[in-house]
Amino acid sequence: MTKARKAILKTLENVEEPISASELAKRLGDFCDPATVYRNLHYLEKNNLATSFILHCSEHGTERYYSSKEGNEHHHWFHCEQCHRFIDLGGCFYAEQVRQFEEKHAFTVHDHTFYLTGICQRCKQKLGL
Amino acid sequence: MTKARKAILKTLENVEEPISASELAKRLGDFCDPATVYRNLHYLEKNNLATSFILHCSEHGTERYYSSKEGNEHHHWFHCEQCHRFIDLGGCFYAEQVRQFEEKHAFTVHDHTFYLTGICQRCKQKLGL
DNA sequence: CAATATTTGCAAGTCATTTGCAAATAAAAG
DNA sequence: CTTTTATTTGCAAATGACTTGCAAATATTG
Ligand SMILES: [Mn+2]
Ligand SMILES: [Mn+2]
Ligand SMILES: [Zn+2]
Ligand SMILES: [Zn+2]
Repeated sequence: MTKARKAILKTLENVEEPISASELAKRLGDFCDPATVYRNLHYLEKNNLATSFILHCSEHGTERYYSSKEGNEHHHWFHCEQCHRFIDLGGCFYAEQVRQFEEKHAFTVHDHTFYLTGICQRCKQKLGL
Repeated sequence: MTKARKAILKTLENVEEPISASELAKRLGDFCDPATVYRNLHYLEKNNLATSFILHCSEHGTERYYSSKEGNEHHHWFHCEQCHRFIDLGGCFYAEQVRQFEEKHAFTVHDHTFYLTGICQRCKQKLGL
């Protein structure tokens, strides 16, 4: 494992929320090239050390967000459109529902995406909502 | 309502699956400029005549997919990574769950995204799976 | 029909992400 | 440890969906 790859994985592990590839590249700064960040994120995801999903937010546009993958769990998230933080909704709660859809429609599901967007409690208060 | 806008809306209404902006532009061909398609899709969505979601597929990349909006309903979809068709999973079944998350975390949800990706029945057969 | 507001085409930009390639580094072999 | 081979990296250029400025064209208003 190269030093760039180790640094990227460690950064993912130290962050408690999904982080976008571009933000990750920014944090690594001169440590390695953005292209290296992108390539290694692909590597980590293919090797089950990270997961990702794409999310669009009006301020940051459409980006892919990554989390390190501990075990086989993945979580679902709420994204605040104001402060751009994520709130963990907990481990995946869709396994059974997905299975039912597979049965009903006879397709095979490889992946599912679920997330919420809105305004978090803190931002509501700040804005007096 | 301009003729470009009418044509775009009619195309959306005649299509039974979500359609990407670029595919829509391709279908309209010389009828209007791609920029006009993008601008009108924004217009239609802002005026509650269409809805959209972004989805990544390895073959077509990350794109926004649009559907015409009849009433206030929105549907969730399965996307086949092989034939790139969508299968309707039915009207939204998350209203209650979203409400519970709002209560639990005290945030306000503006939108939610849910979709499945995988291989449809027909493609499984074709591939002998 | 004239005056005003909105929309369009076109060309140029934006921005996350990808890619070709030669140099640098890591892993395997001896 | 040194050589050989395989993988990874930086850099610069490309990609592709989407956006935007602007002047001409079309729609709406009165
Ligand atoms: Mn954001
Ligand atoms: Mn597709
Ligand atoms: Zn917030
Ligand atoms: Zn299929």
